[in-house]
Amino acid sequence: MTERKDIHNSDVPIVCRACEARHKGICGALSGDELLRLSKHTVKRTAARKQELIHEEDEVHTYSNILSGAVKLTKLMPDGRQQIVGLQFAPDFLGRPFVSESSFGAEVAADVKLCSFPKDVLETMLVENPELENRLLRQVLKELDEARQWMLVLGRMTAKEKVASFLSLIANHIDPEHDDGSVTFELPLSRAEIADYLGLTIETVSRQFTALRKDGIIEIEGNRHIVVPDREALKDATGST
Amino acid sequence: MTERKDIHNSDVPIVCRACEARHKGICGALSGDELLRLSKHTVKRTAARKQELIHEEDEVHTYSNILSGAVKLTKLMPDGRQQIVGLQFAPDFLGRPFVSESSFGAEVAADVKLCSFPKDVLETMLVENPELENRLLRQVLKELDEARQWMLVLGRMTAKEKVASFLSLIANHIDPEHDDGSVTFELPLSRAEIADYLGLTIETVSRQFTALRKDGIIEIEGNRHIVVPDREALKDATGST
DNA sequence: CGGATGGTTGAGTAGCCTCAAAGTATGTGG
DNA sequence: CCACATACTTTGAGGCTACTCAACCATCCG
Repeated sequence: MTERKDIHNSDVPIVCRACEARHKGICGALSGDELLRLSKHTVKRTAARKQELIHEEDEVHTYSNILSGAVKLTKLMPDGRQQIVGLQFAPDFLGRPFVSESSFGAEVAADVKLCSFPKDVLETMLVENPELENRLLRQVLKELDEARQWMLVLGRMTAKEKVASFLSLIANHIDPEHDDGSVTFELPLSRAEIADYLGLTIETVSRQFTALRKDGIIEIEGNRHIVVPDREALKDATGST
Repeated sequence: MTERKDIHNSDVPIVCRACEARHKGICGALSGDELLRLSKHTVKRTAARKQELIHEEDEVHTYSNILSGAVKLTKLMPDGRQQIVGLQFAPDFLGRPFVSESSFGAEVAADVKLCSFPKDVLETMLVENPELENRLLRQVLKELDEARQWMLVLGRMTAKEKVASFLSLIANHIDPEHDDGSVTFELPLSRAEIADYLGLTIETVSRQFTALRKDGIIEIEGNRHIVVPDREALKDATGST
């Protein structure tokens, strides 16, 4: 077995060099040879905001690594009600192993770069390379933790706490290091999307944004640009730990 | 590598014979030798309703297989608000690999039999046996699907649809084969627990039970005993697909 | 028989939703 | 580069769903 830590750049396919998925994503489990094998079937592409990547209940035959941007996972009810059930960023893995029919839709939230490859190629490598499977398991466990945390948000929080939780989530993603002090970021979602993520309406989300602004917990510049002067204060506003 | 399908009962430790986890649970990935090794560290035990198995944020050093009964996974807010974030039955695996501090509590919902073993023993076997890791991955993916489905329930459904979804969930668990016709079952949760699962109050849950009864969608006998004459009608009441 | 536990029902209220309108970015073609 | 159309956001008024508080009922158990 190849020592993954000792891969020289010369062993790594050109397309894979400087790819975040090789460091923090699932490709970190692959040797130079394996990367080369996978890269032969790989397609890099970009997709713009609002583009649909996966239609709910459709058959999917490719997986992707997200190289940049953000993707939202959605569920739709017959009458049009929608719920966002996940938000993914680089270097997350996009796809549902072992099942071809997707149980959710996927839509670009903030312009993405994707690295896509056929389902069967990855699944073959999954059998051959246990460390790849381990990486995948860890990512899925992380997603499960996040999903459960969000169940608490959806089930038990007030509108204001929900919005604060969402802002806290984004702040954590932008700067996972410190959880106090100030942060500034651009929201990757529109008000309508935030509403679908939080199980609220657009109007309620908007009202809670203004409420948090009036409380001095956030500053808003031009809809999408948010300043959080004190992350502790924001965290307090979530009511959670 | 041992052919798992060809294990004779004589190779299987006595404690593992007739264990559901060996067929549908993660132990199905283990050879006779591996089962023997694991069973040396194994403790079987029972736990009664309301007993706390894991306290949120405590360190956990064991995993368990659920052999019978039901366990609820809970999250608590500082002010006492509670959300059930998962419901597990035999032969599910209980525990969060790779992390020792639990991000949720676990409490017995319906009297359980558990087969517990130390975290490190299983994690060693996980490295040695890729098929074990694969089983675990599949279970975690299943839980993730369920969690996301529940996010739709929590975020976008009315109280009545939520209760119908819960009853549908239990009906599916009792009889996964047919999804039409009639089913009868005992509820594994009290009204208070159902409320915590659905993000509602006890009173609202109770009212929706009576509403569904008056609609002829369910019959209720003595609080916990439920008859569903037509599962299609129940499914319709969930508003979902 | 009295208390404890769990469930139902009722009355009133609060929080979020609906509907409506006006305000503000964003983008396009002339 | 401006004028205009479009998409997105905010704000307001009123209504409905689910919550709160309270009383009552059923069952179980010492």
